[in-house]
Amino acid sequence: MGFRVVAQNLIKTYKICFLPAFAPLLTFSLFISSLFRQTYPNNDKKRFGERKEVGVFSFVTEDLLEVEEKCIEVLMELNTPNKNQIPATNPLSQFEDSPVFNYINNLSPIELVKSMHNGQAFNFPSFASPLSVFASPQLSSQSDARSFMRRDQFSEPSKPELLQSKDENDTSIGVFEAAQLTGLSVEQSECSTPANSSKGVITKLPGEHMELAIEEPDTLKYYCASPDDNIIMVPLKAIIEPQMAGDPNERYCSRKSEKDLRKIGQTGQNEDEAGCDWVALISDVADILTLEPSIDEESAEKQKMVDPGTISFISNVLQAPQDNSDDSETSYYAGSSQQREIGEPGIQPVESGEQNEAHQTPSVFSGTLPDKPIVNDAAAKVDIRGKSYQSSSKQHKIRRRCLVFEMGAHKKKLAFESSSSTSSQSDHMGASIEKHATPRTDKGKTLSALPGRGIGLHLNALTATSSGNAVKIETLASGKQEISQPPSPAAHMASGLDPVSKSLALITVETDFVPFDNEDKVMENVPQTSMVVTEDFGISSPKMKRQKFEYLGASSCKRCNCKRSKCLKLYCECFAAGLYCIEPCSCLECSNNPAHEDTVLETRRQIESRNPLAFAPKVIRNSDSVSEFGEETNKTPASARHKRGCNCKKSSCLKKYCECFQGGVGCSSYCRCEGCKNTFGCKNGVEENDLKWGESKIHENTSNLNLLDIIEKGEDHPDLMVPSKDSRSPVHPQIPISGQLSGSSLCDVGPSTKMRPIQRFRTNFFYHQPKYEKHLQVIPEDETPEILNRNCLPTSGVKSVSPNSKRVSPPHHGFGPSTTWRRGRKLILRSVSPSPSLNPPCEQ
DNA sequence: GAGTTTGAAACT
DNA sequence: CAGTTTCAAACTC
Repeated sequence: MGFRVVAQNLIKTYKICFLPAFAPLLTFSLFISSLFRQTYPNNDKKRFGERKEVGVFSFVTEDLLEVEEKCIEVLMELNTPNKNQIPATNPLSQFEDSPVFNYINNLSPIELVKSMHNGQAFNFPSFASPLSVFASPQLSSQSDARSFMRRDQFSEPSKPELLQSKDENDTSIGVFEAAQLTGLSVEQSECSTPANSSKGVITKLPGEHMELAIEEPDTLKYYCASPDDNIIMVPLKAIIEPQMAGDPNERYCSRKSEKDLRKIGQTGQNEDEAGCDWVALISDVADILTLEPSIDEESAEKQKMVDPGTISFISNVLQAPQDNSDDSETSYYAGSSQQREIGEPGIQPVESGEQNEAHQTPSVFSGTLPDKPIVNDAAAKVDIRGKSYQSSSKQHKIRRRCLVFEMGAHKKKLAFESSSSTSSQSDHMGASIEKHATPRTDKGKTLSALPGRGIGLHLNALTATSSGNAVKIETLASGKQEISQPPSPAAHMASGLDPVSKSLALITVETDFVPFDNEDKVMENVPQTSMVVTEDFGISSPKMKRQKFEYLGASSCKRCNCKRSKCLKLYCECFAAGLYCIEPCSCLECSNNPAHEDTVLETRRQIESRNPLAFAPKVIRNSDSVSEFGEETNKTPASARHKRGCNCKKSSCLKKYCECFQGGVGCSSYCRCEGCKNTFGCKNGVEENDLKWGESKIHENTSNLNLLDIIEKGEDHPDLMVPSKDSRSPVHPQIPISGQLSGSSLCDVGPSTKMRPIQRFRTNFFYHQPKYEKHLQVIPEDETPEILNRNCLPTSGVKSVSPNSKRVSPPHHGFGPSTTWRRGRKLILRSVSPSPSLNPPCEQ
C-alpha cells in the first residue's frame, strides 16, 4: 500500500472522528519511524535511500527519517498555543492541504513487503483446505466484518493482558471503528492472508534489533502490546499528553501515565480540548498500526531498556512538563503502584511478572493459533480468571483489545500458563506452540480447538464451546456487532460517547446477551462478546469486570458423554465443535484429544470430505447484507437460520431436540419438521397473515425496487431468495416476500411463514439464546460459505437434500419459472424497507 | 441417576 | 438417495 493511501485513510478515519488533522498523520509517521528505528537500529542516513522493510511495509529509509523530522516540526507547532485553533473537524480538504499531508504525498510509497510473514500472523488459520468448513465461512466474514476483528488482529498480541485504562479504551473504540472502515484496515486485512501473522500490518520486528526504550508498563498502556510497541507508543503518547492535560473532561483520558510522563520530564502541558480525543485517537492509531512485537521473548527482554534516542526524541516533541496531573487520576489506576514507580525517564524497567506475561502473550498467540489446537480447558480458564482478579490492577494496564482470531491462542496461553506455575512466564515465551497445545488435563483430555483448521474452526470452537472464558474474546468482535442492539455499541463508541458511556454501553450489551436460564448456554451465547467488550473497552470498574468474569467464568465448556463414538464423530459435541474433549467430559475411550491429533484430524478430514459443512456452524446468520438496507438486522435472531433445517417429528420444534430451537432460530423453509411450533419462528401457520401483508406491501416494494442492487446481490444469495412455497406453507407468488424484510435476514423475512422474522418479536431473544446463537454471532450470513448459501436457497418447501446441505432441490411451486421467481425475489429484497414491526410473529 | 425419547449422524 | 441403524443429547421420572 502506498504511504499516501495510508495517510489518506488515516485522515478519513480521523475526520470521521472529528479529530485534529495532524494527529493521525503524525502518529502514523512517528510510528513508522519508530518501527524503522527498531528494525534498523544501526541504520543511519548514510545508508538511507535504500528500501527497507518494516513489518509488512517497505519504504525508502530516507523518506522515513524525513517524515519523522517533519512530524516533529509539526508537533512542535501543534504544541504552540495556536494548535488549539485547529478545528476539531477539519474538512478533508484541509487535511490534504496540510503540510504533513503534502509532504507525505511526495514520499516514496510504502509498500507491503509481504502479506504474511508467518502463518501465525493473524491467527487466521490457514485457510487450509477449501473444504475446510471453518475456513471459508469465517474467512469471508472476517473481511466483511469490520468489527474489531481487524483491529484485534493488529493489536492482538498484547490484548489479552494489555489493560488499558477504560478511558482510553473507550475512547479508542470509536476510533477503531472508524479506522477499520478506512482502507488501511482493509488493506491490511486483505494483505494478510489467512495464515498470516496475526500481528497485523507490521509484523515482524526483529526483536534482537530492538533496543529502543520501553515505557513503563503503566505508561505504556497505550496500546503497547509488547515491549516493542511500547517503544513506539511512548513518543506518541508523549506527544499527545500535553494536549490533553488541561481538559477537565479529559479526566478519563489523563491517567497516571500523564504523571509518569511528567516524571520523565517530557510531558508538555496542553489545554487543548481535543486532548482527550487526541490521545485516544493516537493510541488507536498506534493500535492499528501496532505490530506484534517479535515473538522472540529474548528480544523482549532486550527491549526493556529504554532507548536514549527514543527518549530524546520524545523530549524534543514534548514541551513544557506538566504538573497538573491529579493524583486522583492516578488513583484510577490505584491498583498499580507500579506506575508511580516507573517515573524514571529513560529507565523502563519492565515489570517482571505480569508485564512479562503481556509480552509473552503475543508470542504465544502468534505461535499457536492457526494450526494448533486451542486449549479450552475450563480449569485453565478458571485459573486465568482467578488470576485476573488477583492481579486486577495489573491487568488493567495490560489489557488489550480482543483478538478475534487469536482467541485460540489466547486460550492456549492461558491454559498453558495455568498449567505451569505462573512465575516464569518468560519460559512460556519460549515454549513452542505445541507446548501450549499440550493438554494439561488429567484425562489427557484437553478441550481445545482442533488444530489445523481455519478460522472457522476457531470460531466454531469458541462459539460452540461456550467455554466462555477469556477465549471468547476473539469472537467477540464479530459477535458484538451482530448481536448488539440496533445502535451497535461500536457505533456508539464511534459516535463520540464519552468513555464512560461507551463502557457502559458495551457492558450493557454484554449483559443483555447473558442468557437466561442456562448458564452454560449463556456462556456460549454471550461469549466472545463479553470478553471482547471488556478487553476492548477496558472496563475500569472492578465490579464490572467481576461481573463479566462471572458470566464468562460460568463454566460452560462443551462436554460430551460419548460412549462409542470415541468422540470422533459428529455425535460428539466437542468434536463437532472443533474442540478436543476436556476433563469435564464423561466420554469413554475418547480419541478426541491432542494425543490423537492425527486421528482427529484425519477423521475430520474424512467427515469434511463427506460434508464440507459438517463442522460449520449450524446456524447461519444473515448479516451484512442486511446492513445494506440500513438496518442492523444482524443482531436479531430473525436473521439466523439453521443451516440445514431440522427434521423434527415429535418435538414440535419446541425442545432442544430441535436444532433450530436449540440454536434459537426459527424454522425455515429448509426444515422438514412436522407440526412445527418453534417459538423462534416458524415456517408454517403464518401463511395467511403473510400473504395479506405481502399483498399490501407489494406495491410499495416494487416502487422502491432497485435493480442494480438486485443484480449485485446475485441470485444465489440466500438473503435474496424468497422462500419457495412448500407443501406445508404455500406462499403467494406475488407476494414479495421481502417486503417485510426488515432488514434482517431476508430468508427469515417475508410473507412466507418460513421466512418470517418472527424472532424479532420475541421478547428478548438474547435472553433465550440457544447455543447455536453463538454461531450466529460468529458468522455473518454474508460470510457464509458459498456452498452454504446455495444450500440456503429458498428451495421449495420440499426438502430435497444434497449430501452436504441435504437440501438442494430447486424451487418449483407452480409459481412459474424459477428465473421469474428469482427476479421477483430479488426485486423484493431491494425494495424492502426495514420494518420489522410489520411482521407478525408466527403462531401456531 | 436410570431409563426413555428424540432426531442428527452414520451407515447400507 | 431413501431407508435404517447408531448415537448421544435431551428429557422424564
